[in-house]
This record gives sequence, C-alpha cells and structure tokens, in this order.
Amino acid sequence: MTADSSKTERYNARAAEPKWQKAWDEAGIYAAKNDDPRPKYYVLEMFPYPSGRIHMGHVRNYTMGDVVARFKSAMNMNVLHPMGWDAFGMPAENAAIDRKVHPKEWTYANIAAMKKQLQSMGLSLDWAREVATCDPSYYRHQQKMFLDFLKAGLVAREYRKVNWDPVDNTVLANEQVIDGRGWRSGALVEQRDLYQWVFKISDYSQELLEALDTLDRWPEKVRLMQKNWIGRSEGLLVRFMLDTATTPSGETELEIFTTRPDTLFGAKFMALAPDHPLATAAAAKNPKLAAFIEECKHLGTSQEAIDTAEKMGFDTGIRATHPFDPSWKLPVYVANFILMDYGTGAIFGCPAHDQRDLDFVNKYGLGNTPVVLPPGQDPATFVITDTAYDGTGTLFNSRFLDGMTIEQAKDEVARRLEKDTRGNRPVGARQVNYRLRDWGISRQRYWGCPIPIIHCDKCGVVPAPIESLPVKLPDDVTFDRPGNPLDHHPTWKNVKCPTCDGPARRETDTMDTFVDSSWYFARFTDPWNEKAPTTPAVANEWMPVDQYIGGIEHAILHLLYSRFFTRAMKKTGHIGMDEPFAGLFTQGMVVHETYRDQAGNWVEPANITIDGMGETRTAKLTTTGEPIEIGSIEKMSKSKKNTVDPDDIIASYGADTARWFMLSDSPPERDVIWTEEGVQGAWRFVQRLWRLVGEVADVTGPQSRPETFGPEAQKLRKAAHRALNNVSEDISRLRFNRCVAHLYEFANALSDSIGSAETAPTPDFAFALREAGDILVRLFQPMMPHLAEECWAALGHTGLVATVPWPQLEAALLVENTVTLPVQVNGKKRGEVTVARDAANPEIEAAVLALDEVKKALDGKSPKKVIVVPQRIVNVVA
RNA sequence: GCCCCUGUGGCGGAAUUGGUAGACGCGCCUGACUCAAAAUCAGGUACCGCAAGGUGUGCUGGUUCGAGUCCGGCCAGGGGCACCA
Repeated sequence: MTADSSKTERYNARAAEPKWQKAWDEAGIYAAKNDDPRPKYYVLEMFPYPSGRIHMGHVRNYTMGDVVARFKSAMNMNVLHPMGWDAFGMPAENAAIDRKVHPKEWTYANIAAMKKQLQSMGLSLDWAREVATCDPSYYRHQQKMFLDFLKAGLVAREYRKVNWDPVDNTVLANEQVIDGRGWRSGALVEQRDLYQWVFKISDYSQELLEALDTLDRWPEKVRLMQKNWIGRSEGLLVRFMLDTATTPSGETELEIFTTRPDTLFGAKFMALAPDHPLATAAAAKNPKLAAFIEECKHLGTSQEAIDTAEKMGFDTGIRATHPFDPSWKLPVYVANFILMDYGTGAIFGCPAHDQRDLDFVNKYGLGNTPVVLPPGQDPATFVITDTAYDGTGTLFNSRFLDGMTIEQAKDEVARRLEKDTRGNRPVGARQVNYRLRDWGISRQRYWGCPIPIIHCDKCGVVPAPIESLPVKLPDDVTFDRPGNPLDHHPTWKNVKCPTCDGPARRETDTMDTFVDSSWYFARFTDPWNEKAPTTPAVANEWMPVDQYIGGIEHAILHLLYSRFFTRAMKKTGHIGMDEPFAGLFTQGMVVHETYRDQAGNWVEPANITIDGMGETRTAKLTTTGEPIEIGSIEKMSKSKKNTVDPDDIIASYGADTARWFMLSDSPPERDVIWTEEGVQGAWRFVQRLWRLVGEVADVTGPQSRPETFGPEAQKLRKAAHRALNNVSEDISRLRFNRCVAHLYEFANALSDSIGSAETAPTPDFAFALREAGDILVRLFQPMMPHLAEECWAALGHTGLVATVPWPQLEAALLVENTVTLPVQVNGKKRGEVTVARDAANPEIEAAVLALDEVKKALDGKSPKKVIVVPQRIVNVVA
C-alpha cells in the first residue's frame, strides 16, 4: 500500500492536549455520581503535600492511578477518582520563617500552581470533590472526630519524649536533628518529656495484626512490615526481689518483661531504662548516676540513634535476687539501650544468647554463662566470646531445666514462677506484649489542626463545645521567634471555660499531619456534607478504596494509622467498615543520574549536554562547555539537583509522552530511571502511532463485518485479540510495563500487516485493518488519552474515545491449532517439534525420537525416560 | 543496630510462576532515502569461537528429568525506623 505518511503531519501534543482536556471537562465525564447504579470502583492515589511544584514521583503515581481509573471506566464501572491536598505541615512554617510568607498564603498559592500542573497531565480526576486538609471546612470535622474519639475512650494523655532544642526553646522533629544537634541553633539536643495527646492505637494491636491476613490485595512486603511494626511477642513478666539494703528508698522488687525466660540461669545483670522510676530514685542519691542519666538524654529519640549509639551502662549499686536462688545476686545497671516504652522498662540480661547483652557484659567485665547448647556441641567445650548464640538447642547449666528444649524450658519457668506467690502475687505472669506504641498526635506547631481542648485551672481538661467548632487557626501570627506561634499569640488562647465560665486557655498544640491523612479517603465520598465528616450511607457505598496507590515509604505509619482511624470512625459511627484500603500498590521512586562540575557542585540535568552514547558518554555544561562528571543514579532530589521538571517535559513532548515513558520499561513497584533517550523513545512511539493510525484511516473497506476472513486478516485479528487479552490482564494486575510491551508488539504487527497489504486490500483484510486500528486506539487510551482522542477522530469516529467501552474479546482467536514444543536431551535444548495442540503423548514421543538432533545426542542408545509436559516441553533422559 | 527489599546482555527489563533465558524498549552496527543532516524504513545485536560447538541469570552448595524461579550459606546495593510527608 502506498503509505503517504510523508504527507501526514506530526502529532502536535501542545495543541491537542489542552483541546481534549477542555472537551472532557465540558462533557463532565469524570464527575462521579453518588447514586449511579453501576458497580463502583474507587481508585485513589496518595494525595500530595503542596510543596509548590509537582515532581516526577507525582507524575508516575498519578499516571498509574489514571490508567486504572480510565480502564475501569471503560469496563463500565462507576469510578471515583478524586484528588486533594495534604496541606498542613512543617515546610509551610519553614517558608514563613525563611521567606516571611504566611503559611496559609504559601500553601494556597502552591495548591493553585500544582493543580494547574496536574490538570496539564490529563488526569481523569473529579475535581469537584477536591479537599485541602488546612481548610476549616475539612479540619472542623477532624476536631469533631477527636472529641468523639475522646468520648469513646480512644484518646489519652501521656508523657512522651521529644527532641528539645535548649537554645531555641523548641521541639524538634527527628529530621531537624542533625548529628545530635538542632538544625538551626546547632545546640546539643536533649530529650524532654511533654504531656501529650495520644490515640489509643495499641488497644487495636491484636486486631490490626490479625486483620493483615484479610488484606490479600496488599503487597506481602507491606503486610510483613506492619506485622513487625506491631511486634507481638509472648513472654513472661517476672518480679525480681531487691536487696532493700541497696535500694534508694526501700524498694522491694523490680518487675521485668522477658521473651526468653528459658535463659534465666544465664542471667548476669539487670538493666533499667534511664527514665525508669527506680533509676530516678537512685539518681537522687547518686550524683554520678544522675550525670550518667543526664548524658543519656542527649541521645536522640529515634530508634536508629538509640540502637547505633555505643552501649553504655552505670551500676546503681542495687542488687536483685535470682527468682530461683535466694543466694544469687545480680547487679542492677541503668543502660542507655533500654526503652521505658517497651515492656516494663527493665530487663534481665543473658549475655550468652543476646548480642546486645553480650556487648554490654564484655564492656563491663561481667562474664557470661551459656545455657542453650547448639545441637552437636560438647557442653564441656562450648563457650561464647564475641558472638551470642540465639539459635535452637537444649538447655544446660540450668539446674532443673537441663535437657529441655527452649520451648519446654520457657513453659517450665513460667509454670514454676506462676505458682510462686511471694508478696501475695505470683512472681511470674505470662504476658503478650506489643512493640506498637500509642500514637502521639500533639505537635507544638502552628500549621496544623488545632486540638479542640480547653484547659481550666478549676475544671481541668475540658473539651471544646461542639457548637464552637471549628476551632480556627488565627491568621495574625508571627514567626519572628522560635517556638509555637499559637503560644505567643496575645489573645487566641484566652477563652472562657465552657463548664465554669472562668478564665481558661486553649490547647495550643496542633495535630500530627498523619491525622489529616488518616480519613481524607472517606471525606472524598461526600465532601459536601457540612454537618459531619462523612455521610455514612454514602461512605459505605464507596468504601473501601478498591485500589490505593502510593510510595512504599508510607508502608507503615500512614497505612497503619489509617487502618486504626477507620476502626475508630466505625466505633464512633462515621463509617461502617474496619479496613479502608482493599487493594494497595506501592510504586517505586523516580531516579536520575547525578552530575557535578569541576568544583564538585551538583548540576541540574537541564544545564548539561551529553555527548556520545553507551560507555563513552561524556557531559559538559551547556553554557560554557565545562566538563561535567557523571555520578551515580539516585532518587530525584533538590539537594543533588538531579531533578527533571514535569512542566518542561510536558511543554516539549506533551503529557502523553511523559505518561507513556513513566509506564514503560521498569516494573511499577521498582525504581524507574529517568533518561532523555527513554523520553525520546516514548515520543517517537507517539509519532509512530499517529502515522500508523493515519495509514489505517486511509484504508477503504466495507462498513459491515465480512462473513469470513482470509489468512492475512485472521493473523492480524489474532494479534489484536492477543494484545487485548494481555493488556486487559496486565492493567488489572497493574503490570504497566508489560502493557507497554504488548502495545509495541501489536503496533508492530499492525504495521507489518499494512506493509504487506496490496494497494486495494481485499474487503475482509481492509475490515480487519480498520478494526485493528480501532482496538489499538482503545487499548492505549488509558495510558495516552489525548493522543487516543486525536486518533479516534482521525479514524472518523465522533464522540470521545474516553467514553467508549473496552473492546470485546473474541476468545476463539486466542487458540492455536498446533504447538511447537522445545525438545531437550538431559535438560539441554536440542531441537523442537510442532504437533497438533491435542496430540497424545506417545505420538509426541515418537516425533521427538525421530528428530535428527535427538538421534545424534542419543548416539544409538535408547533413552531411559521421555518426559512430555503437554503444551510445554519434552525432555529425553539418556 | 533492628526490620524489609533487590541482584538477568552495553542499559531498563521479559520469562505462561519449576519447562525454549534475553519478549518489548533504549543504545549500538550495517544498508536504503538525502548534496548533507534529522526524521523514517529494512536488517543485525548475550558472551567465547572462522565453524562445529561451548558458556551464561551476584557468588557458593543442594533438591529435581529440568532451576533465573525452590532450599542452605555468603557477597553487593537500596528502603523504613514512630515529630519529614
């Protein structure tokens, strides 16, 4: 056929994309109706923090969600695909300090800018449901739920450790602590206890753990991470009697929690958290101990800081008695690696079978006694020096436990200590412990949801009256000094006590921004309800989210908090289910090469030119030609300047190219490397599809379907339906990189067919070509919606392809009559046989043994065995 | 430190979930078109070897007729760690 593609104009994304975005908008096709009778599908991407500009991570995330939304829509489902803004948080306050902009102004300007960017991507979003968490129309409902949770017993107040900057007199986030010092002041950070509001997530530890098994459309990895985070362990509480002569004020006992009661006869020491009451009491009489505890407070509050710090301890002089031997005394230390939050804040140390304890005794010369003998070891020669043994074995050096397994010994110790009732209470009690701590939500910051509480000297803590909600953030705040602006505000916190009418003050802490993001998915179901956070009947229709998509970095905190919050909302009547997200997908990051100039400064990709390809690539500065060093591939970040601005890409290539490249190559759960060559490849494919569709449009053929199809037509139709089948399957399973590959294959097949067609193809072939063109456009529509519309119009259709149903699969076209089986001899491929699809095994065997390659490999001998795996492979065992 | 993940051509990756390793794309090579370039089109491209043939999925050992895939041990790279969102 004369492909007059030379005449075809290039596809002009810059002109086409806004045109179709306007057409979709005017047709209102992405507005979800709450009373649509079709089956619902709720697809949600994690909403962005309005930092000011979207980045490539957003492009990837929202493109994936959009493909799913458009696909489900083509499958005739009622799709909810909303977008909003996680708009409270620290960066807005930093901007206020650094640039003297009000957080509110900064945030809303950012939202406006980012919304425009998102709209240029051509996402099928229902913008009518947009919410911003910093808006009083959103956070008023959050305050209501806080009060509901309070009434339901889901809220408490507790002392919590925070990072305290003694120079700025302010609380620091972990990320604001750099090498143990405040990021602005440079002062040595110390731990300080603050009285804080917490949500009782730990009441749900067991439930949150068990329900993980029901989340079968979540990645195994995320479920495992949450399981470990909840950290259920079964152990024993043991009361050690103390030598009262050694205790500061006559304390008689110390309760510890252990998961290894079997190693009790290997005990060498006891250790207390630095803030354990017994440690505090002892420190009052021992200045050196007090100094040591003070030193421990300079350790950061992050788990990493605690674990990687050098293990240090201080002997309090207190002595404890071994529960099975009154004459066995153990020294009680204060140690910097014991946490008050976990168990009872005190442990006994068995160094032979715990690495941390072993490091500790080796440092303080306390020695160790192994009590678990690994299988096959000689008890007379088995010693522990630098490496603790935490494997299985049999008990030894342990009196009545000798010879038992670890499990038997744990049980025996528990059994004996439960019966021992010194002080009218059992010495030992079995206990299930969780690592999960209650969720501290108080933040000493301005830009967050105010906690609706009033403190009265007479009445204590009083909830703000419902009718006073929202407790609005005041606009007139200053950031000229460190600390919480709400605290410094001259009048805001002064209110009358709702109970006694006396003078009182507002809670000046605001809520953790994770609270804001723990229910936005429910708010999207009816964001117009002014009276309540949700309209339960509507929320219960839409929820749970069928497909949630976001970064793996949220695998634990955001997702676990949301699971808790949904349960709390159920308990307080705002929603009817336990789990918010039925399906979860965690996508990988967008990464890029890094570049440095001769002085070692990072350089943006936009400012350099790459010469050569493959291994000979060199880079130079576009402006001066200065050579640039090409560095490692890393997550796109401002600090390393290896970012590519989505706006630039959309301006030069169009949104469809950016979307297509994001979906290509890398599996969505893995990192994708952004490369200029890759983008250009995507762009070339956009142009190729446009030319191809142009060629199909030129084919003239019958409007009605022919009775029969010739072999050429049938070959193309098989390729089309194979692609249809594969793309449908892979979109459903979010394997977008495979969808892309299938579409390339199909485009290649269509291209070959057109190339082989005569100038005037037979009517059946012409029909097949046009049909294949239609299918192709409909298949790439979810990924490249603008190009699809343009192509759809070029093919002579009226109306929007975005509203056209997904093609119907003709399953018969997927079946082949013959199969080609690889033939192996001793596991090595030697040839292949083509047989009828339903050929019997003996028939296949005979064909295989007749092959020259097989005869040669067998060298005249007869095979020991022939393994025929139907429709797969044949293996001859010689 | 603890928990989790990943490792396949020059590169991103595919592999019907234990059955032909390298689909598809990028890059590169050759040719066509062009005064030339770009674009486009046709062909080639795991490695060693002229070939026959051999080798090959981070390393190492095992299970199996058969291992990229399952099991044990190691090595390397990455992510999370409760006040970043």
